[in-house]
Amino acid sequence: MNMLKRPNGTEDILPASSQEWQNLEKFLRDTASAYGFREIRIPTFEQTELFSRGVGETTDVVQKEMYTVTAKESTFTLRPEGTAGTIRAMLQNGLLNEALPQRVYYILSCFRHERPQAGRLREFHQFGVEMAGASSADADAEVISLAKQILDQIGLRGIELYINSIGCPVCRKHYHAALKQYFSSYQDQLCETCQERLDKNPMRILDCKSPVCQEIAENAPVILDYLCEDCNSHFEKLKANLDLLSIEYTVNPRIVRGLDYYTKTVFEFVTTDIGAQGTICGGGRYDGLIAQLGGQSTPALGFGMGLERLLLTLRNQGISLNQENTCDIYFVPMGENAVAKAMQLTAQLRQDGISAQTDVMGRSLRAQMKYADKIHARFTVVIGDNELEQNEAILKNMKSGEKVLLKLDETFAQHFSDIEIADRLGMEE
RNA sequence: GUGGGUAUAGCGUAGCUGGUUAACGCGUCAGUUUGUGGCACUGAAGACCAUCGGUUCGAAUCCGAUUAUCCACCCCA
Repeated sequence: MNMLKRPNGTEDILPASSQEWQNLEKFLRDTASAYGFREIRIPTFEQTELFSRGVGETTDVVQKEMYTVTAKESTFTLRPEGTAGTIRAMLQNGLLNEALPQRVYYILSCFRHERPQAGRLREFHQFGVEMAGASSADADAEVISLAKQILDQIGLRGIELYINSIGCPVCRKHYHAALKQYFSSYQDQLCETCQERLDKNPMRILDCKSPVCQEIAENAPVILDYLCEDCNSHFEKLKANLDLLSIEYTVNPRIVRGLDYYTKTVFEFVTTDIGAQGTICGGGRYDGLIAQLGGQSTPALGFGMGLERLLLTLRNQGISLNQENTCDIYFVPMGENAVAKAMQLTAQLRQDGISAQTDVMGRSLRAQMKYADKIHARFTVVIGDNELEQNEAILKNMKSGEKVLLKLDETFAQHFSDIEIADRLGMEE
């Protein structure tokens, strides 16, 4: 019989690394809270139309990467990103009628049917934030600042911030016309896909990796020269704000995000340490999306951060979020009576919130000590006939080898607790 | 969707141009005498060599297909 396997492009997170995930998630929650963002949890699947309308009918994500499932005549789509569902939830529950700006964050998994490769999975995890109601570039700076702080404080190095403005629908229209005109004169030389792009979305040509297209794009008109008064001053203000916050950035007019809802500010945090998929965090402003989804016209912005890519970069830079998973105390019983006693003590300590374990394999003393060492138990207590008779036993500190005699009665948990706390404090200094 | 690489114990690998019981490291388990872990030593378990088919007296090794996986393109986190 064939062994069942997980689907292509998915991952199992095993005990050895789940600690890392928990630490990362805790850090993200704490940092987001410091910025006033509160968690929102939304369904894993939504009506398909939410994404075709929100993310954009012409995007690759919608056209060829969505997992759309049918059950009992209803059709749904597994979320390919977090923004559309989050905005939908905010609208449906009237969050935008409350004090603005609304700040929310989420940690969730997204699904896209692509060919998996380094830093790209079919189910991947995202931390994201959305801020709704603020139109000024001060909000942009705040959101970028949050992403920056996360990446910095977690210890990542060499992450570049690229920013751009892709304007509002008005100035983008002028820009598209200019681009089309420019590229039309090179139409024959462009690669096949770019020839198609020429009509639908000429901005994508700027992003093409084909050397020929790149060369042609070299001298193409730049969006920044076509921004309207409002968009231009918004971008200038953003740059000033970033300077104010000492956040380094590079203006990259080539950044063209693949989701249709973006307006004005777009940005990416990029690493070169994990192969071709270097964008750890991407986001921007989407002033039109809320109206697009049926709400009152409300400015908003946010970002998504790829957690697998974040963890991958950390690993490649030799940074570990893993704390050694320890067992506070391990009982080593010898003989039937001792096993019973150990069982009681273990249960008692656990109820006091102390992580305790004892032998369940019927192993020898020596083997038990080895096991205690392997699971990084902080303390061990051997219980044999002598101990049962005296009703006291020796607590051994596995790191220092120190030994303390303790009563095996109701006071045990309290005494142990004191010693254990002292030990922890001692280790941190 | 397109192109390329790889598939040998839980993990990481060796196995040259096909030839008797498929090797090594890590990990796991037991032990190195009588009640104390880390080091070292001894031993054990664990692989129908991804699957199916072909060539051959003989295939982990050569060929084909399938599947899985990795890398890159497209696009994105």
